[in-house]
Amino acid sequence: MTVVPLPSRRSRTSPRRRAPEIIEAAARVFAQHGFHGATTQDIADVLGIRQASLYYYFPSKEGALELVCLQGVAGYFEVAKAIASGPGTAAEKLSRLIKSHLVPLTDRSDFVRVFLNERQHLPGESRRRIGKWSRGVERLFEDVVKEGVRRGEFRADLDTRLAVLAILGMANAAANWYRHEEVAIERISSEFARLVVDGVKKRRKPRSRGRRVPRPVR
Amino acid sequence: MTVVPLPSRRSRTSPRRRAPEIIEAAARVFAQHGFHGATTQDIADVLGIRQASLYYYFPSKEGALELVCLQGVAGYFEVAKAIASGPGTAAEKLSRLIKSHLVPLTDRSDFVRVFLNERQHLPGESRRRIGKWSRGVERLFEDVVKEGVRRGEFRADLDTRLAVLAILGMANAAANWYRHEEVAIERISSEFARLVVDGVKKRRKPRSRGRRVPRPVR
DNA sequence: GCGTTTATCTATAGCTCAATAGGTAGAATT
DNA sequence: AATTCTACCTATTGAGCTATAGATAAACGC
Repeated sequence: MTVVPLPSRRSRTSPRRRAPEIIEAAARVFAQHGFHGATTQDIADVLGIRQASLYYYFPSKEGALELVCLQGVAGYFEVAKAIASGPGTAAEKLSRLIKSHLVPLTDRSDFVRVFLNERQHLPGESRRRIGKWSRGVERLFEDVVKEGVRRGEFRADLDTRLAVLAILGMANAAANWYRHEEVAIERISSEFARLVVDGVKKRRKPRSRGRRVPRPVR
Repeated sequence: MTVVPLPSRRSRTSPRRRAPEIIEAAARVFAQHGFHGATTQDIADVLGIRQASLYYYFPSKEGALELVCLQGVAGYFEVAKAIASGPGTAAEKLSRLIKSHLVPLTDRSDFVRVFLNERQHLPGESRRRIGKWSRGVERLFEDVVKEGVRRGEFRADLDTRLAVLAILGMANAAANWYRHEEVAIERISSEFARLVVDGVKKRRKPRSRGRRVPRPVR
């Protein structure tokens, strides 16, 4: 006696048009207070609606967290993969990877921050799924770094695993300070890329034996 | 009629001998679940005592957080300051700073993690106090980096502020993965220091024009 | 105009959690 | 031996929070 309802035409026209706005509010609040420190009331306050009304848009607070986390990294993997398997030297590709890692901060920093800081509080299943994703990203970075070593472009004694963890740590940390610092993502990317590739040390001029360019005074 | 009790001899012999153990349990639980995700019951469970008994050792959950955070960084500033104003090249000092930044992970990683991840949830006053401390540490790093640039040891075009944020981001991130990765702190320190100073790129041999040492096969 | 869908609302159940009050056994001190 | 202190305990209060149930007004489609 199970009645299977035919999909009516109207059921396909998307309801919940405000959903993106609701999730964005959730992202803002989760980013600011952390998942457990935030209340659904906080989210409702941002939107100017009642707390209970949120449940029209998401099934549970944890469900909201999952939606925010997914949007935080949507599309990123494909871009990174294309870079890793694309053309260029290892140094160029690594620079591009770092840059692509930071661009989402421009338009969805709250989502990214929630992903980075709160994904650990996702319920079992989705946490594991997202952990797998993260390891995939680490892998892409490591492949490029290893390629650099193999080609003789990077130092042979480099610990590729530690190098990748260092790079990701540095890049991910940016999510937590870049709002306060007044620097464009563009700038951060290029400085970080340069830092990773060249370090802070001044390089000896490779060939010229002439006099040094005098350091500017002050 | 206010009776001022004279300090008896006994009141000077420290009570609450188990306090360090209690705070350590709090650190463990806060590190694992985050401040708001952790309950005082969780802490009591670790210790095998009743939830209410904890309040013999700390005045409130937030008070416990403050104690944990303070222990996470106790003594660090003095060490870092000594390094910054001590002898050596900027590169050497920077390496030492990075190392000293990581050593607390060996014996109090939970405290450090709580400091890094949960200090934002401290109540107003102590949060500001600790924020000041953090800026002090950033300052020490930045002074050393600037010194390196001034001396011509580091690249002149280095953005010292971004470099410091990068270094601290990389080092602090280690707190969150070093338990799972099987690497000694010693190793991480030296790799990170090398990475910051030299980058990943292979340096041209400065002077020798002879044949290259052949790369090892495989 | 009339049924249906969308997007809210009110009210509240049910639970968890921090924190307080007051008690007590045993150790330490005098 | 009497007193005080330490390190817990039991019991409970009260607040805050997620989530559900059910109602409703406005918009929408025919």
